[in-house]
Amino acid sequence: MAEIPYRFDPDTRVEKLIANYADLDPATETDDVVTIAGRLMLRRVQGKLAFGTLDDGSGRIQLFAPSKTTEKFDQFCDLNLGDWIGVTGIVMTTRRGELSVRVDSWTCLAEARRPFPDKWHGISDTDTRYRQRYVDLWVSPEARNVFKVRSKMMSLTRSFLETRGAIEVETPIFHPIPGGANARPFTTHHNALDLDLYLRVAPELYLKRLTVAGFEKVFEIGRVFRNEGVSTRHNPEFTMLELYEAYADYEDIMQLVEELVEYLAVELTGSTILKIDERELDVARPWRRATMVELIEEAIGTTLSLDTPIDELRAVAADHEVPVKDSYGPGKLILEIYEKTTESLLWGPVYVTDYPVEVSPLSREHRSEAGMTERFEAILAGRELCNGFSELIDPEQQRLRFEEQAAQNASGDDEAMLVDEDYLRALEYGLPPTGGVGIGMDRLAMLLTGATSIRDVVLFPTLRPEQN
RNA sequence: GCGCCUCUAGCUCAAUUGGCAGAGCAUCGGACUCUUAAUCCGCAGGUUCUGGGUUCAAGUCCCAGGGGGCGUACCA
Repeated sequence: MAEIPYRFDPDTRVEKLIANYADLDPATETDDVVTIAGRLMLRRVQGKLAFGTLDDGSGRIQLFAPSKTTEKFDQFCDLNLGDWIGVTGIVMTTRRGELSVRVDSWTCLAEARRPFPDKWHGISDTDTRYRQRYVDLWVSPEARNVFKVRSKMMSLTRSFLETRGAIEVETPIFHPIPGGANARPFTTHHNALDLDLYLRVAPELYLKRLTVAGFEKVFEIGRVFRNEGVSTRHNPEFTMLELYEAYADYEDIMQLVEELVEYLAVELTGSTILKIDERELDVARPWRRATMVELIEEAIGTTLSLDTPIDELRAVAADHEVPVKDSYGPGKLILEIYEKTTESLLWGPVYVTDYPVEVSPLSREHRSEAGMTERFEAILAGRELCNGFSELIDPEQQRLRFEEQAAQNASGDDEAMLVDEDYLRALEYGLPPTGGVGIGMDRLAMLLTGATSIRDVVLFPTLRPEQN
């Protein structure tokens, strides 16, 4: 094999050639010499004339290689599918009008030493697609496009928030006390400090410390880790956007989120109407807002409230085959009934509001509904996208909520939170009225790309190690 | 966790009732100056996921295990 150079200088991209030479007549040779580099995807050798298809990541273009003008013609014909090459030559069209680059000179940039997937079918085995993403991305432009959209989604989200005066921060991933969400954490250990640490399940409590510190609008986009099952909607590590805004309440945050999602949809797909599973989802503002008990009533025809006698709530749960525990209070019963009977029927977009205090340990009590909090979740395409609320700012109430959580944790609920004394100390210095939200960015990427599995929007999803 | 489905050549897939494991693409050799999933001729390519069992005979049937998918549960 020829020497592989240490660097190479392509001077254009395939997508540019396609755009710039769209109107070239058939059988035209321009005087424009270009250099491109990429991967050989197809090859058609016909004796003294060869054709190839080069993919440079921005698009595919035909290579036209006559033995008369192409240097190292025999070696060119011996290239394998998957080899990387750099090509210099004129831009032209064939007699049939196909835009091509004539291969005047070329350089091998990498050999593909492994056999490659079927050039027509690609890889259909999902296991191989996820384990060898480098192959998947190479052979299937659709997969590559998903991650380009995801990348743009992230940068547009950052600029959207920065334009509104928010600053991006990075808070610890190692937490001495897991908190900010009801989830089982991963554990690890720091040897020098001889300290057990938890990988964060949410950045929430650190971000609110920063609001105490005077950062009025902060956000973090980062990985969080939850030690739970995997599914088409769950990966053990996933990317969360959390945002906190001083002086705002949950209404303000709902407006911000729907604005963001509408903006991303228009920027990335050109429309507010997304296609998911053959169905349409119109994310145009404003989204419907409805309380949890209203939605339960729509779904099962029964009106519930925190004042409903607990025996009645248990009876409703039993009628709908909702599994309950004796320890559940009215709030938890209502949440369970909602999740089992109502949530799966929702398509959205809809903001489900007013969650019971009992199941919302970090949310501020509702200003007018006793026993409820000012909390919302958005349901889009039948999936939860985000969770936000007017933040609980009172340190004494927060201590009571933490203690309830800790009691549940002690009695075996390993998803319940613990008392975080430092967070309480921060609240004692004064947290102003604040609204906040956490958005599952992987699920947002799914909506924007129409992906039906989270693994299609995560480059290297968590899998069992391969057996050899 | 539980339930259902699935695993055959590098890739995509066949193989009737239990009866000699095959094709296309890719690779390798040959022909070919406008093809574009190029075409044509030829060679090679296999622990049918693994281990047991039934049978004269197992890719096929049974049991156990492994990988993967989907559903369910938990969550975002």
